[in-house]
Amino acid sequence: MLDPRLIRSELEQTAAKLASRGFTLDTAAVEALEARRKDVQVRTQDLQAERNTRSKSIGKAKAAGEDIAPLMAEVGKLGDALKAAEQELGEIQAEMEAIMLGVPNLPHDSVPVGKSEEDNVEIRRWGEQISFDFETKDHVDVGEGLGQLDFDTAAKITGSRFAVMSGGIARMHRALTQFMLDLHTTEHGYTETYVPYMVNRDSLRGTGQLPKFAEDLFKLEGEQNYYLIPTAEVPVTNIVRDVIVEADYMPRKYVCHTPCFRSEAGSYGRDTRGMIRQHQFEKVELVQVVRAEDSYQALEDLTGHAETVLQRLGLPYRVMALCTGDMGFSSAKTYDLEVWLPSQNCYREISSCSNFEDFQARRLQARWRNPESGKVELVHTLNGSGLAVGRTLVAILENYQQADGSVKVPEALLPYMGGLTVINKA
RNA sequence: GGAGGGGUGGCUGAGCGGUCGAAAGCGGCGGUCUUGAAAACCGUUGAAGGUUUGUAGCCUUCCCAGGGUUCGAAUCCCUGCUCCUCCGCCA
Repeated sequence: MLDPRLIRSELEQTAAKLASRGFTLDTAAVEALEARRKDVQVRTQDLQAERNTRSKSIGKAKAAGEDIAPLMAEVGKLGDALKAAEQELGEIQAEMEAIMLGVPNLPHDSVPVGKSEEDNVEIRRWGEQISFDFETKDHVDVGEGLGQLDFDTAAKITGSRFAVMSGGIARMHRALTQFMLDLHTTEHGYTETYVPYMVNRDSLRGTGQLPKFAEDLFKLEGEQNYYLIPTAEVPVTNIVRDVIVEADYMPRKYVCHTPCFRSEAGSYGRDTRGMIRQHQFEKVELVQVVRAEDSYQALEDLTGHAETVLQRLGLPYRVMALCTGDMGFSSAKTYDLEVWLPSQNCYREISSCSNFEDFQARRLQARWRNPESGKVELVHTLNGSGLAVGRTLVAILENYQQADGSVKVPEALLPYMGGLTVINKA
């Protein structure tokens, strides 16, 4: 959520910035609503003040043993007007909040302006694009060839966009999460965290998935209205919801491995083959809670932490700065990490690292006590995948495939593979 | 699933329906004292919002959340959430 003061005092500039990311703010409607709000709020508060003073005088008169009947008659008339004003104010505020909850974050000044994916800017590359002197298979053919990756069985068990893994591939999948968790906890200073995989609406509203993106989520039946998490970002970032932390809490760095569940509604034709886009996948997520002045350095650091995973695994990648038109709803700045997939002869997203500034913090009421100012201030939140495990597995199957159909185990994973150095057909 | 008891400011913990935004203690901050520190003493110390040129004043709201009763609710009623204790069940 944006600072409401921007809407009040810098409406046009704010609308212009939002337009750069393809969002149209109805400034006339906002302005009109804001004018009404001002009027009705002042009126309501005046009435409340009057009621309070009169009620107090009744209390005093009663204590003094005076006749309170005339005072009662006077205040009685206030009731209806006050009730009506309060209701109107409540409606206006709800309307304003509904609008504000649907407004995306403002892009940071350093974000390239653009309309779509095409306008994203490559920041750097790492590693050599691999080419094979044999026919390159994609991860589906590699995995199925090994008899350890099975989409048909998954489709029978559940439906499309699921996978069954077994043997060495399943082991490598597990090894990847262990490797990533160990790397981030021991070398990058993150605290390992375990969280619920189902969350309530407040949490989803806090990080920005609700109310706007309900169709991307799996909702559970039952009275509780729980949702399956689409990313660990939701439960982990919500650790600081409704909390005022002390200064020494920050910087706070959490790493968390969870499954993620996404309905992928609206992506019907896309990536239907293989495990690039699944309803269920594992992810190791990095989350940081920092002071405002530190958040852009933190974004660089966090992105670097995710890159380290790819480097250790020897997977070629590039870093993209997303343009204004391609960024997620809550983000002020995002770097995507894209890994090289030889079968597609292109780079595919494997991590997304974002600085949300105070956008999530305002929704979350996540704040800290600044000893210098003595004031309570909003924290800044960031997160990034470090990495998406399923896609990392895909990248390894493709980049480490060998002529005989086997897959070499990357050196960094050897300690986690129980002696397995090559994945062969079972 | 059954029975019972709680949810109050950073923390602990009081609070006959009427100056209660809330006693007291702890903690924090400032000061006195001290060579310095501790102790002691004094003072201070919640958040959100509105009005406003204003970090000045004034006003509103907030004692888990949402309804209700009342001129007036932290205090009474209802619903929900949540925590604790005991019993049952269970990985």
